[in-house]
Formats: sequence, structure tokens, C-alpha cells
Amino acid sequence: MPTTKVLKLPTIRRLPTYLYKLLEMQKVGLSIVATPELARYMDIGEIVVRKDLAVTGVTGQPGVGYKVDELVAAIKSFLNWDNATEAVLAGTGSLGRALLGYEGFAEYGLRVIAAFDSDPDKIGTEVHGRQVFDISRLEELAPRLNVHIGIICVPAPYAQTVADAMVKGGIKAIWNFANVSLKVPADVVVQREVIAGGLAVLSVKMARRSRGEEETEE
Amino acid sequence: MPTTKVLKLPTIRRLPTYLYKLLEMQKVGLSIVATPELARYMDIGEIVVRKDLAVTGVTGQPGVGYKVDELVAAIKSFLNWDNATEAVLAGTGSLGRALLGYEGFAEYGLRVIAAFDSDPDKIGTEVHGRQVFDISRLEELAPRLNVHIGIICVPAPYAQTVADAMVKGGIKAIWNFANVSLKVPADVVVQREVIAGGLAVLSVKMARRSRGEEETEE
DNA sequence: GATCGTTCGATAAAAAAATACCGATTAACA
DNA sequence: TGTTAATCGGTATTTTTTTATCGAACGATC
Repeated sequence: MPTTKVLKLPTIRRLPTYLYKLLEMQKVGLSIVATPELARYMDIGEIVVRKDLAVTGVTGQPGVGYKVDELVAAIKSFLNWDNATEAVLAGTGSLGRALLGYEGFAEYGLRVIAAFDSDPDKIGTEVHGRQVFDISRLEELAPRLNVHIGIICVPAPYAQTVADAMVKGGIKAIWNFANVSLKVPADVVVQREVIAGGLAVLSVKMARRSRGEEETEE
Repeated sequence: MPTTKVLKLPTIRRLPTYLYKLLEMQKVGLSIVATPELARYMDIGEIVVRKDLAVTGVTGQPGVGYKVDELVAAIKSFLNWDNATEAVLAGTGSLGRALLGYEGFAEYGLRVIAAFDSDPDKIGTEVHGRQVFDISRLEELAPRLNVHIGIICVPAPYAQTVADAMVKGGIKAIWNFANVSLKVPADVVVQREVIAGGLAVLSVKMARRSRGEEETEE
């Protein structure tokens, strides 16, 4: 209870998916959920589900299951998604626009309140209701907007420059979609997202399958 | 050499990032790369890099490093990315459009040649040079296009229906961006992509950091 | 109220992945 | 030619993650 348990990255990665399912159940009015159902939905073992839910501190009832509301609250709290965090986004290319258009972030406690770009044609426009500012103003505006999360969607060569500006602007967490490692001070956390990683796994799985080999499940 | 070595998922996920870096080096004319440089770029240990590269079968030279060209070829071959595979995409919402606009796939051996949607306003239009067809024609057109990879970007409630159509259309691999588990025959592989997973990790890291705790690096 | 099937949760075992260690090979340079 | 620094690649170890096992709690049914 007092100290922090070891955090398990795979578990944390799975939590949003649980949350998504649980929110769906809430909408339909379901109040109880048992492990087998979640396991089917997640395509993982029942025991994994129990371990995952355990980290949130929620305790289920034997023979019954878990209370959906409790789980939702606990997961949100664990992820610090209970009160929306505001973020800025740099790079309004196709990926940046996609993220700006993704309504799901609302449920994930993330509100992207402004976008930045270097393209004069884009500066001053709006993307999905958010204004696009000149990227050179990022460092100046971030503190005024009081945001602490930055999302980088610029091409790889510009990512470090943008990251530097974010750090100077007081950003403490960077969600990096550019495929480069960013140098940041120790008190800033970075999460690099490599979408092609999934494609690689898919490719290898497919190749094996077509060769008729059996492989370990993901 | 004869039998298949155990495939390590984390390694496979990292391969595209190596590849990206190596292609960059090729462009600049570098022909040799050593582990420490890659390790810095990847933000992981040197030993991990060596183990990763080992699965491709490439052997480096002590005191020198690896040949960039060899690595590029070996990784592409390992991932079956050496001759482009064609794919279709379902759902031209913001995410679907972003994927259609991502040029990087060319380097990853993926060519999305057609898109599908159910919205009459989108059907018949073009998105980044690819035509958008009525999703009801997916099952009919997929075999004629001779594609075996399908990308699902439709809202979660429609994902299973789309997947069924893809399977009937001869698709053997599905890259699923909808947050649901898909039921498919055993000879079809599915890779589910949960973008919010990374955000969850970032959130937890940030929370820990602000509490002044030390955690294990990712 | 007794029995059965279901589910939770703790402990233990297995598998997977990351890390450490160390000898061998190479280039650079005195 | 000898020495030094850098690097690879194999084996061994540790850590992390998944999977298995089992007793106890609960609801439903008879």
C-alpha cells in the first residue's frame, strides 16, 4: 500500500483497451464484468487479465466478477486520466491531422488544445477546430497555455529542434511519432511510437504462416 | 540454418527502426555501422542491438562493425519487405487518410493500392492518389486486385464485418487499428494496433517522474 | 441448507527477454 | 612489430512476463 509496486509495461499498454471495453459496457448499462469475458475481448489468458486488473488495486468478487464502475475509475486513476491533461501538437501533416481528429483522446484524458507547424500555408488555419500556430512560437506559447504534454508529428530531421523548443516551453512529457531518439533533460519523459513495428510483426507472422510453420502466439 | 530459430517479438518490432536509420546512412553514403551508434539511436543497450542483428543472419566484423548494405538487405529480407506487397485499406476517416498519406510505407514494402468506405460522400473520391470504393465491393474487388493484406481503420463496431469481407476476399493478413479483437480463420493473421497504449505508458511515466520516483527504463 | 459450477487471488513454475561477462578479431599507431 | 582501443559473438545470468496450480468465496439450484 505505501510503496509503489513494480510497474509492468505490457500491463500498462493493455489498460487502455480494458478501459475502452469497460466504457462500452457502461454505455449499455452493464455493471459487472468477469475475467473470461475480458480475456476473450483482449485475446489473452484469463490469468493475465486478473494480474492486470490487480495493479489498479481493484478487488473482484469470487464467483461474480468486478464492478465495471470501479474498474473504470481505478484504471483512469492509475493512468492519471481522470482529469483531462492538455497537450500541444507539432506537425500538421497527415499523421498530425489524424491525431487532431481522433475523438477518442477525450476518453483518454488528453485534450490537444493547439497545433504548430512551419508551413506558412498552414499557419493561421484550423484543423479539427484547433488553431495552427507558427512553430517558432511554440516555446513562447506553451507556458502561456500551461501545457505539459507535447506530441511530435514532424518529419524526423526536425524532431530534435521541436523537442528542444518544447522542453524550453516547459513540456514535461513528449509523445514522439518521429522515428528518432530525442535528447532531453532527465526530468522530461519521452515515449517513442513506431507504427511500423506492428507491420513488421504482421509481415513476419504472415511469412511464417504461408510457410506452414507454427509460431508462438503474440 | 535448417530450422527456424525462435522469433522474438520485441526484436521484430525494433527492426523497422534499425532499417530506417540504416537507410538514412545509405543516403549519406556511410557503408559501415557499429553497434554503439545504433544503440544510441535506439536508446537501448549495445548487447540488445547485437542480438537483434544476429537474427537477420548478418555477421559483423570485430573492431569494425557491420556493412550497412548487408544489414539493409538482410532486414528487408527477414521482414519480407524486399518486394513490395500490395494492400487495401478500409475506412478513410482521419486515421485512414493519414496512413494513405504516409510515404514511409514504400520503404517498408507496403503499397496501399485502394481504399474503401461506406460514406457515399467519400466513395468515388481520391485520397492521396488512391481511389475510394464502396466498402460493399471489398469482397468482390480484393481478389481481382490480388491483395493479401488488409488495413482496418473503420470504427470499432464495424470492424468485424469488414474483417469478414476481407477474409472472404482472400485477405490473409489484417492490420487492425480498430480496438476490438477480430474473429478470423486460423490461416489469417491479425495484428492489433493500439495507439493509446503508448499514451498510457507516457502517462504513467510522467506521473512517476512528477512524484520523484525512479522507475525502470522502458 | 447442501451441492455444483463459476470466479477470484495468492503462490509457484515456466517461458521470454534483457543484461552481464569474456575471449577473439581487427584497425590504428607508436 | 608490438601495443592499445574498439568491436563482435558466444555462453551464462538476471530480470521480466506469462502461464499453471490450487484453495477459498460466491450465487444458483435442488
